[in-house]
Amino acid sequence: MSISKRDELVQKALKIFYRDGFHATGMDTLVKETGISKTSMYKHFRTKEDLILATLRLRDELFRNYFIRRVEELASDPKEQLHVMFDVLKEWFEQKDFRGCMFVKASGEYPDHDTAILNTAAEHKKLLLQFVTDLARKAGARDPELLARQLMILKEGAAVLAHIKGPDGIADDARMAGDDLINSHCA
Amino acid sequence: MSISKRDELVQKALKIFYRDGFHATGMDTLVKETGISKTSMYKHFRTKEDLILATLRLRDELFRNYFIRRVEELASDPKEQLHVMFDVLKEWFEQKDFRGCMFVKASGEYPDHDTAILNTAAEHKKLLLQFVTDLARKAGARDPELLARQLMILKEGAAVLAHIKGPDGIADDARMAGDDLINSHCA
DNA sequence: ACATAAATGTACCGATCAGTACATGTTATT
DNA sequence: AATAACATGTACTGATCGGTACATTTATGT
Repeated sequence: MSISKRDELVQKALKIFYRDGFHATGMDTLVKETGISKTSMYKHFRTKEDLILATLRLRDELFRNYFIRRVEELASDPKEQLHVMFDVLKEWFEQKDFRGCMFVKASGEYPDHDTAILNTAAEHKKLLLQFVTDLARKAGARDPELLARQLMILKEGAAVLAHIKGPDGIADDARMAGDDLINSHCA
Repeated sequence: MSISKRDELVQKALKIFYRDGFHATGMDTLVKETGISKTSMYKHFRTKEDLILATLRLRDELFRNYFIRRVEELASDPKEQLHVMFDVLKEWFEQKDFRGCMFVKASGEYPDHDTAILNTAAEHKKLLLQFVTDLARKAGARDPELLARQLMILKEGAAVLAHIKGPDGIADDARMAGDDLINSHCA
């Protein structure tokens, strides 16, 4: 089946792009490491950028599924779910192949405004924000939109620093800051 | 003088790397855009990576000088200086060529642990953290190290999101979160 | 004026870049 | 067994990659 071949390519390319970066990964490298011929790649994707966009869409799906599922596994009360977000982040940071947020990497390599890749990154951030805003609203926050945006700022900062300085303690620092914010919004 | 030529190269390369990225900028592009011959470049820097490291060292110096100077211009009381950090960030985000933190971009393109570029990024974050920790201590925070780390998490997250989603409102959200943290640490 | 050093232009190196052409295999359906 | 669609390997394109060779020009110090 052609669809599963396509998915296999996107899955494998995702790992390689995440590990090595986008510009640093050539199409010939993808051929070597995926075992999928270049001809097949260009049958499914017109350009390298199209392939990158497909990997970002898959990443968005995988990451949000993982994040939301783990939050819901660790707590059922909405306010408690806001708190355990940072425990889920800690799990993520401690994965041995953690290299920061893939969308932050993509936006660093393709920084021009109003381009497909940066817009995809913005869309990912927007979808995550919506999930957190819903939790904040259910938790009875005075300003759920503001609280959610603030918690997302903590999440992004923690992810960046966990990659640059190593994961030790960062998620705990962010968790404590998040606790303060959540409690002062849900008095 | 050779030293000023070298500095001129580093200054111009810094702008181009920041605008377009590291892998995306070839040495021939630097020749074209700086007007400095490739021969001269390779007399001052053995490799492209050496040039990148020099631009990062310059960026560290320029950014910390700017950040610290502006904080001290906007407030003299240490606790107040912690607050106005976020106003300085807002200024930075609203610069028209703002594209996020250069060290975050560098760590995204060169993500391997224990390499010179990632270590330089970590050093930059460490130096900024020291400045904020000193302020937190002078402000009488109960746990100045923790408060400083938390404020730095807010700073990184705000910078990332200001680039991906645009600067509107982000610095204000981070400022309000910072206000909460500072006040609860300096009761 | 002369010597030394710095900076230059140009042409080149082998390797890799994204992307294509084309002929050959493989697989499934009929 | 025949056909059609998919997948393959290989070889190629022109452009660009990081880096070098070398001869020439420019500027400085005495």
